[in-house]
This record gives sequence, C-alpha cells and structure tokens, in this order.
Amino acid sequence: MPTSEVPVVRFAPSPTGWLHVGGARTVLFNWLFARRTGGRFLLRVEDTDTERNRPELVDAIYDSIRWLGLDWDGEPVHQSDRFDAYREAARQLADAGHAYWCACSAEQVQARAKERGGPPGYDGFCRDRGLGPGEGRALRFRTPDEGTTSFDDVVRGRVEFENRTLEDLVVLRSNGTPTFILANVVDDAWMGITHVIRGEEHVNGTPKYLLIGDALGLGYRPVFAHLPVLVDEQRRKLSKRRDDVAVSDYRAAGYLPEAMVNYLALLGWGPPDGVEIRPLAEIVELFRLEDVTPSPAFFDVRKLQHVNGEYIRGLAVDDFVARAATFLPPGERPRQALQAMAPLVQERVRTLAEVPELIDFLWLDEPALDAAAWDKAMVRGKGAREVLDATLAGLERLGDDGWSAGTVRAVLEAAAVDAGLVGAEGKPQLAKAQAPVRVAVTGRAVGPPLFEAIEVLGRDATLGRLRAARARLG
RNA sequence: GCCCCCGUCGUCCAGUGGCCCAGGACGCCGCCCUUUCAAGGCGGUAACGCGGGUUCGAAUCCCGUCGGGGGUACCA
Repeated sequence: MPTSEVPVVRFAPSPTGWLHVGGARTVLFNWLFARRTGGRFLLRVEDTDTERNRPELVDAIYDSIRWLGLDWDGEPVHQSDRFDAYREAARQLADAGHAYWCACSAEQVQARAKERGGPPGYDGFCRDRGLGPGEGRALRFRTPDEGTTSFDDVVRGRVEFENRTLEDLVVLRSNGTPTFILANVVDDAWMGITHVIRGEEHVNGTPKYLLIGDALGLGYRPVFAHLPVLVDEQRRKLSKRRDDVAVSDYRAAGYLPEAMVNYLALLGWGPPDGVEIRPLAEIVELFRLEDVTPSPAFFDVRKLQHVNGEYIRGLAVDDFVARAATFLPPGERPRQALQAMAPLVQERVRTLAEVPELIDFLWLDEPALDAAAWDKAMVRGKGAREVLDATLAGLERLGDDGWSAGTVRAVLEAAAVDAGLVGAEGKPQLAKAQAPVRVAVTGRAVGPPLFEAIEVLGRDATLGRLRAARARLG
C-alpha cells in the first residue's frame, strides 16, 4: 500500500535500447504530473530479461533524461536486484493455486496453435496436469474463466475485459527469472506507485496486471493513464527499427533540449490558452493528466524544427555561440567566424547542425562551388562580368582600414550602377548586383548577409576569390 | 482470428448541444519588408470518415458501419 500522501509515479525503461522520443514523452508526462502535483517521480530499470539486457545502456538512458532537463527522485530501482521478491510472489501464486507449472516450450505452444488453425497463444495444455516445478518448467498464471476485469483510465475512461479472453501467461520463466507483468505488479505495490502513466501499448496487459495483484492479495490498485502512442508518417507506432528516433540522435542533429521537451509536451496535450512555445516551468503549471488526448500523435519533425528555431532565436548570443560551437570543426578560425557572425546566423538556422554550412566559407580556403548557383548568377545572370570588374576595382581602392560592411555595400551599389543594374528611379539594384559577388565569395547562392560576411572574411581573401571567379568567367 | 483502443484541416492541439457555414499552431500558397536566405508583418488554402437515430437544434449524445492503430511472447 502507498505509504505516501502524495502521488508517486515512475518511468520503467528496459535497457534494451536507447531512450527514444516515445519513451522521452512518457518520461516527460510522468515528470510533469509529479511536479505539478508535488508528487515523486521514480525510476525503475526493468532488466528482468537476462538474455536481452544491455546494462551499458542504463547510463545512456539516464543521460538522455538529464539532457532533456528532467530529473528524478531518489535512486533508481533495478529489478535485477529484486529477483527474490518476485520468486516469493510466484511461490505465493503457485501455493494458492493461482498459478501452475507448465512444461510446454514456446515452440510447442506455437505449433499447437498453428495446427489448430485457430488463434495463436497458449491453449491451457498444462492447466490441469498438476505438474510440479522442474527443469524446463515455467509458471503460468491462471486467468479466471469468467467475469470481467475493468479499470478507469484517466485518459480513456472505463476499459473492460472479459476474463475468458485472457490467456494464461508465464510469470516465471523456466530459467527462474520473472516476466514483466509479475515484476511490474510487485514493484509498483512495493514502491507505492499511485499512478501508472505509460504507453497505450500496455492497455491490454492491464487486466492481467490487476488480476495478478488481486491474486497476490495486494489490495492495491493504482490509477492508470495510458498515453497515446507516437506514430510515424505511416501512422504506425514509432519503432526503433524503422524510425530514427533516439533522443541522442536529435541531440546530435542540433536540437535544443528545451525545444525537444517543449515539442514533446505538445504531443497528446496542449495548453488551454493555445500558447504552444513556452518555458517548462509554465507547462508544469498548466499540465493536467485529464487533458491528455487519447488518439495517437504523429511525431512531426517539421514542427519540431520550427519550435527549435524559435528557441535558437531566443537564446542570448553568447549562449548561442557556446552551444553552436560544438557543431563546428575544431580550430580557431571557425570559432572566430561564428563569434563574428553569430547574430546573423542565429536568425537563420533551425538546428545547430546547420550553423557550419552557413558560414564555412569564412574558414575554408577554397569553399565548394555550387554549380547551379554559378550558372544562374554568372552565366545566365546579366552583367556578371561588369559587376565583378567594378566591384574588384572599388574594393581594391579600399584600404584595410576602410574595410567594413558599410563601405563594401557602397562599392556594390556603385558597381551596380556601372553594370547598368538600376531601377526605375536610377536606384542601384543591389539584389541583382550581389548575386555574382556572393557566388564568387561564398560559392553559394544563399547565405548570411553578404557585406557583413565580406567584412569578416577580410580584404585579401575577398579580393582573391573575386579575381579567381572573374578569371574563371573568362 | 480474438481482445482493446482511436477517428475534427496534410500534421498537432481547441471545441464537451445552440457563441462553429468550426478556432490556434506547423506545413503549404500569395503579398509586404528586404543585399540572397531566413526572420517578421498581412492574407489565403484546408477538417467534423460514412449511415441512421435522439433533439427545436449535434463536431459535441446513442447505435451501426467503415477506416486506422495497439495487443495477442518463457520482450518490456
């Protein structure tokens, strides 16, 4: 029985893979609920399957949770430390006749089901054989033949199951280790979990969970809240196999943890006032489990990108530089280039990973030349030679001390006029004039504001690239 | 097959009998701003799966149907 007055929730990861976004969303909602209600958020590592277990992943999961800016209370429980408790529970079930020993192998169960042509699953072969424990024997829980089991789900309302549709499930493997549901029930009761907030895929296991708890005489019943699954574009549950979903991947792709968490909060829930992008602290205040939507949510990377862009633009410049620096190639030049261009770059990227490609021409000795950009600005664009010549001449007259975005701009304007690129009122058409210069200097058709970039690049490099481009143009 | 869940714009979230010929956000389209690209501003596109009820009145309630998803392991 819960000994605590406050809500207690838990996240129970299995160390068989990295934390993926679906799991992260589950962590978040548990965390939000706990923080909102003044409850406790616990962690429980479900490593009962000694075969698939990968202990080294436990730290990776903790890291991802921490990276998201979330935390947990107390020390995580490891189920591998509690096998005695589960075996004791299993013994209790067997003694009371709620479970029986089964000698069927998984293969035999499958084979019989196939032969029957009927539904897959266990057929109750050993139900009344009165077998005792022994080599190769697993303990199965005997589900009731009649009656119904139901519960009130916070997000779905009442859910009801007919007991006869429930198959007898293994609670203790033939190797003596407990299975998921047994360990789950025992630990939830032991840890005083008041609210089980987990993925929708667990709905079907809930009646078995409840029945086992009753058979154990736990007198314990948590509140359930089954969160909608996260789906991909095919509307299938996000899968580690099919989809690229590890939280660490998003970190590596240049997403900010604040943005990630904010976006995740929007899947299956929404703030009552419709303001979607806001600090976690505010979300904590607004969050209510009862408001969670029951229908599956599509994990939309494009919206994530938008949210991320908002957060990036909201960063203090120094903070932005510090965070983006991780994504730069090593060396002083990239670092200095970023420092000099930061405010202009910050406004133009949606992920930190986009930063280097935007300004790499500032530290590369020979930036790659985009063929399409060259063709459009130099070959098909009007007056490219004239613009280049006039710009070259103008910039050559500028000394190092007169070198600034402002003076460069003035040179470009004059060059535009020289090249005949003028508008109706004789105004220089800067948009057209800068095109060939941009391609010559950066190799690309798009990038940060040109004059500022040229200021940072410096006189020598700029003139060199301009001359090279002019020579190539012929 | 059986069990369970879900069903409002392409996507996420609002909407819980009349305020909705459905609102916000992302995306998309257009315009403005503009040295490119972004950002920003303005405008637009686009949905209550279908069929029956109940009701003066339904996106909102009921039934059916169709569709989608999840589970059905000695994985969790």
